[in-house]
Amino acid sequence: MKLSEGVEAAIHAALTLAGLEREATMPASALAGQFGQSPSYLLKHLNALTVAGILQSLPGPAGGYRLARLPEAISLLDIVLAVEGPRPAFRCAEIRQRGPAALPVSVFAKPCVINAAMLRAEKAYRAALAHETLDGLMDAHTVQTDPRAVAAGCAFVLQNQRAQKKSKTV
Amino acid sequence: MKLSEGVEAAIHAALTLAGLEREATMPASALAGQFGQSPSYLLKHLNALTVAGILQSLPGPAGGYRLARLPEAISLLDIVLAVEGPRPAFRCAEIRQRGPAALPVSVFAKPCVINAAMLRAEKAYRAALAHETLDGLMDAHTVQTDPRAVAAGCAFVLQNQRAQKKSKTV
DNA sequence: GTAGTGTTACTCGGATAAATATTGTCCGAGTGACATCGG
DNA sequence: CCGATGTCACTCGGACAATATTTATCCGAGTAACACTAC
Repeated sequence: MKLSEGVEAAIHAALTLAGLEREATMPASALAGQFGQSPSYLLKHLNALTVAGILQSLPGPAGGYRLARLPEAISLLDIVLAVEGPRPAFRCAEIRQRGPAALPVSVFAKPCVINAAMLRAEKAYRAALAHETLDGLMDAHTVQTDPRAVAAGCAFVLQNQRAQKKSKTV
Repeated sequence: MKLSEGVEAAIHAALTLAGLEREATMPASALAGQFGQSPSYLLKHLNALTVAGILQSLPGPAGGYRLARLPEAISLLDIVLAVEGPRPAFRCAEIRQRGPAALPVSVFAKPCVINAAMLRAEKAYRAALAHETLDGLMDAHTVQTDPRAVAAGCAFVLQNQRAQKKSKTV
């Protein structure tokens, strides 16, 4: 029961990208520097977000990453699933039918009650994550976080975002 | 975001122990055999449950494990926390203050909004797990599971449980 | 027949390796911007 | 002065090690039951 360290980096990156202007991009190297992380490693997670359709990546100079959707349409669940994979945390290995008793398979047609209970809990977890959007986090950030940190974040964004000269609608 | 394989074994073991008579015990070897698992490895998790106060272990012949509390007083949350550890799945590494910007520490006195959101979701997860008790799972098991599997489980319990001759209240 | 005693076999417990997943790093392919050259 | 073109530097992407965690195993300490012996 441990989430990847990369989940935190991915969420921070997405939240930062949510702050820059529409059509603008930010290279992964800037994000990695901001968080004191290895650029090559952050790319791994950003790529996962791109594959999942959460981010867009633009190659070449003045390229980088940007959100593929509006911040209110991106939830923490989307990010977590993209980085950690879609499979549930509890994976029923069906150990109940592993014993030497060797009962016929038809006996285990109905789902394992333990698995069902664990999946119920995980469903609640995912519902809570789906309720947390990037937009909401941005609002909470501006309200709850120390103004100095907010100002520093804005300055960083203004300094590192790269506006796209030609408006491309890929 | 992956739970230990041992969590499943621990829950199955606890659910099996919930089925035997009061004061009776069952050795770990029997449980391991039932689930087709290594006895030595299952002991690791059973020991964790014992340390957490969920199970009781009795040494010597006719010894084994039994529940330390009534089944209705044991939730899946208790078991998961005992096996996986009490720490939350999302551990904020405070990467927001790792950048080269070097802002004073006082700026980050207020909690990270991302961490807060993740902990909210995890709180929902734990609440759902706390709602699932061994007693409830036993009821669901007898109702939903194939009668043949239930009968086999009962037979296994009757065959492998060891009644304590002297009622000891440790 | 009963109590005491020694042995025994069974239990759990912790310390120790193997396997797997995660974390971290490197180098290569691709692309758009820039400078240069020609008209 | 304007357009086309070639070069270049910067970007992301995937393949390759190092580390941490999880999984699996072995051997030892402890204990209660059992059998035996003495009373």
